[in-house]
Amino acid sequence: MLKNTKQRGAIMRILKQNSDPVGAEDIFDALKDEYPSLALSTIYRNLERFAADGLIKKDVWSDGIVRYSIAQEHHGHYLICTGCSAKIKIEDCPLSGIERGLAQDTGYEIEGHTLTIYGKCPKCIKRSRAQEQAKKPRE
Amino acid sequence: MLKNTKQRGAIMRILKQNSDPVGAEDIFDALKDEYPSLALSTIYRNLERFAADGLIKKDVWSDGIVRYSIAQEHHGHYLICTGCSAKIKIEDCPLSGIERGLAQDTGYEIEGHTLTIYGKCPKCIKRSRAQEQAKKPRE
DNA sequence: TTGAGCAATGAAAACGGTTTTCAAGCACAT
DNA sequence: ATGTGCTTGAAAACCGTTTTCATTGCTCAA
Repeated sequence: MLKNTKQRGAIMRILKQNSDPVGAEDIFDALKDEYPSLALSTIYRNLERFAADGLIKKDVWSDGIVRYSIAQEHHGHYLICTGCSAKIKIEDCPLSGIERGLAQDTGYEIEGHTLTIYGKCPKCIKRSRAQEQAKKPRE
Repeated sequence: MLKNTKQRGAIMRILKQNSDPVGAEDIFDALKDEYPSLALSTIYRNLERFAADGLIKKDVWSDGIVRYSIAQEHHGHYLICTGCSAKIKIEDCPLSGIERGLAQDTGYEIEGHTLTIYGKCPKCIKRSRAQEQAKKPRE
């Protein structure tokens, strides 16, 4: 089950090209020159299917947009600046050990997790400091 | 700034009553008897405002719904069953240590994080096993 | 190789949570 | 008390995502 169509191949190709998670719209943009008639709904359908089959991993980011990435890829977490959205990939995932214990305690079969850390990058820290100074006299 | 209206008080009250994160709709349901004319847009507006002011914390869950919880509350993470959505609160957050190191390495000012672990609860494990057995002969 | 069956696709409409608009209402400083 | 402008309620707009439905085109059996 899962017919081999050129749309599916193309969607998978984009996913493989990007090590970062991509959203449906990203894939649409990446493919609209090559496949002008490709429908957004086809992308959504296939992404969901891929994820259900365990081929890719599904994440909802705090902007509300669903993004996907190749599953077997050593999964990555991100430190995202709440000011300018700059992203830094967190290399070591500290959760593997925790998940094992959790499985024992709860009887759950752990399938995965999402972890994103938010903060302000140095540039945005500086900018928000400056803005606060400017505002102070009025507050 | 931030006028003291009864709507704002009521929304805050609901947030305080719930230790778990709540969505706008949850709050709407909780208040619609007491304030029949309360508009959903008012709730959305105030939640966003509270979060911007740091009074509450904003989370996007993997179902795409935005939920909020009182900020100073010892924050909680969840183990959610991908089958039936049963939730178990994870009591110890293993990330405080990691965040400190991350701040040093990146220069970021860490503001918070989201962590949710997904898996299958014992009941759903059993059910999905049964379904697979039933399907096998045909595959 | 051909045709039947059915999964996959494209286009458009529907959906649902969230945001915006706008006129009316109300809190707060004066 | 009064005016200013922040807040609200109601409705419409938004936008990412899902669904619908007719059509296309894989796949497999003959």
